[in-house]
Amino acid sequence: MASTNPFELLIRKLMTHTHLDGADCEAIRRLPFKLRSMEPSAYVLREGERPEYCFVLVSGFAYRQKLAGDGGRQILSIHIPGEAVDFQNLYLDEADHNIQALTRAEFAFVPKLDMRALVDSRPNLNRAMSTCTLIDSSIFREWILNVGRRDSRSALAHLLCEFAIRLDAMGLAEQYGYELPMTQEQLGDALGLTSVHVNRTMKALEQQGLIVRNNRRVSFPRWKDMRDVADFNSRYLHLERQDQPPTR
Amino acid sequence: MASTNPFELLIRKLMTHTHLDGADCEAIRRLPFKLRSMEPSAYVLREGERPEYCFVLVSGFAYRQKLAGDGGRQILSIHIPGEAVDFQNLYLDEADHNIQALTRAEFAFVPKLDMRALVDSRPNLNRAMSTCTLIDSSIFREWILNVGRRDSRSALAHLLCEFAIRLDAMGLAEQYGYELPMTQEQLGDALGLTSVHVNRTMKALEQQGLIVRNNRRVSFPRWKDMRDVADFNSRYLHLERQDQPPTR
DNA sequence: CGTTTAATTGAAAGCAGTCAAACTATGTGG
DNA sequence: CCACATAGTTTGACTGCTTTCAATTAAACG
Repeated sequence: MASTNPFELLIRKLMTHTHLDGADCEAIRRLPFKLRSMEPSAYVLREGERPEYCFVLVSGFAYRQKLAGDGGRQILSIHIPGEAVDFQNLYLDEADHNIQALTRAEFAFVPKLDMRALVDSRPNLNRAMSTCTLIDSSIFREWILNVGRRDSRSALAHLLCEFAIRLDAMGLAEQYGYELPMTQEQLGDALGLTSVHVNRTMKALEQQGLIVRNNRRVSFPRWKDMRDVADFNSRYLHLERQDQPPTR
Repeated sequence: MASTNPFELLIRKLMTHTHLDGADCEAIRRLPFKLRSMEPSAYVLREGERPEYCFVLVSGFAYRQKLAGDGGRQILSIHIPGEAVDFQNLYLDEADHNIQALTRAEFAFVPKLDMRALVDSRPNLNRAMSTCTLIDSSIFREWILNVGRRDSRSALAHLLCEFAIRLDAMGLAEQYGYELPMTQEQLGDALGLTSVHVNRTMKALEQQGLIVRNNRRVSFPRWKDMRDVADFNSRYLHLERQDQPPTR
């Protein structure tokens, strides 16, 4: 049964930007893998290690992270189910950042060599996965802008918007808002802020009616205004089909 | 004569991390291209455009940049000769950021389709260029850490160190220090700071004997201390050979 | 329930921003 | 070679966003 294969969401993700035929999909489904469940904050990969596997996030959430010399932590990206957290290391020997589970999460560990063999044998999948890493790069760039040039209110709003849109694009969005899987400290580490300031900024957004919260759940009663405050434009997510073969 | 080919530096760069054979190099040299010289601050590519070309920086310097809604500018990366500023767009239709010349600069414009044909026909080059974009991603991640979690002194020092190391890795370093091709305002836009604060921070580094300046020229009389202040570790540049075939 | 973790709040301090002006380097034209 | 214009650098005074420190409240967990 298809839905029991851990790569279904990955396939769905790839197909949002690149056309895959049945053989492509089957090749992905036949990838060897080990399923592993990780506890919140467990390390999937540490900086300096030489990963033998690519990690596909099957369920739950994860994040990339780097530490500054003074102990400060910077979260670099948040990952949702169906994302391959580690195409980044496919051709690099040494991990340059840490990957941690955000919530309890399941990963499919695919041996790097098998993943390479897959993309070497199937140009179309090569292209699909390259596109994935290019979109990841684009998200990193927007993250730099968010951390570098937006004030705390805009930056936090932007992160919340991005998460909403990405969940939605993968068909994982709930009807109204979502359960934010991060603590305020983690939000701070993602935005280059302190948890105290995240708390205050969150409350400001709430008081301005831009978000509604109960516990970790957030929803957006005035989505349009929220987008404006967040300075959010989804172009950088490259959600449209990237390969329009006959439209030229 | 080899040195007249605009791709020699690109080849050198690729060979720092991936082995290329003579046929690979020849294939690159035979890429069709148009050479274009750009004035400082001229746009090579604008956000929202659909680039038809990949851009290889032949001489001079360039940078990527995005604008926030309030007009704030964030510089995302600095590029030195031999870098392909636009593998990023090889499989993406719409540019998600701007590319500008930093100094007067020469670019080789290579039609996207020819570049794709090249990587499709030569797995080794595909791998080399993929590795390039993965390293770019790694540099973006370090940039996020720099902007998000380092104070102005560390962050500025880090940028100066990175530039020194990258120039050196490409064999473009001069004996003592280098001519910094950026204004203080551009440095500010790269670090998420104002030009005024960059000025003060620069002076602080100078007064602490960590850098020596005359006009735009900077050198590092106490390189070790400079690295420490910058919290600089070159791992993220992945300068070592990434493909060690028989060393396993 | 008691314990631990996360969220909230207040007061004070600090790093970086803003505004404005002066200074320097570079380039242009007479 | 000098007057002038322009772009970039430097400096000072003041403001403000964010941090720090510390304490309290609420939620999650076994």
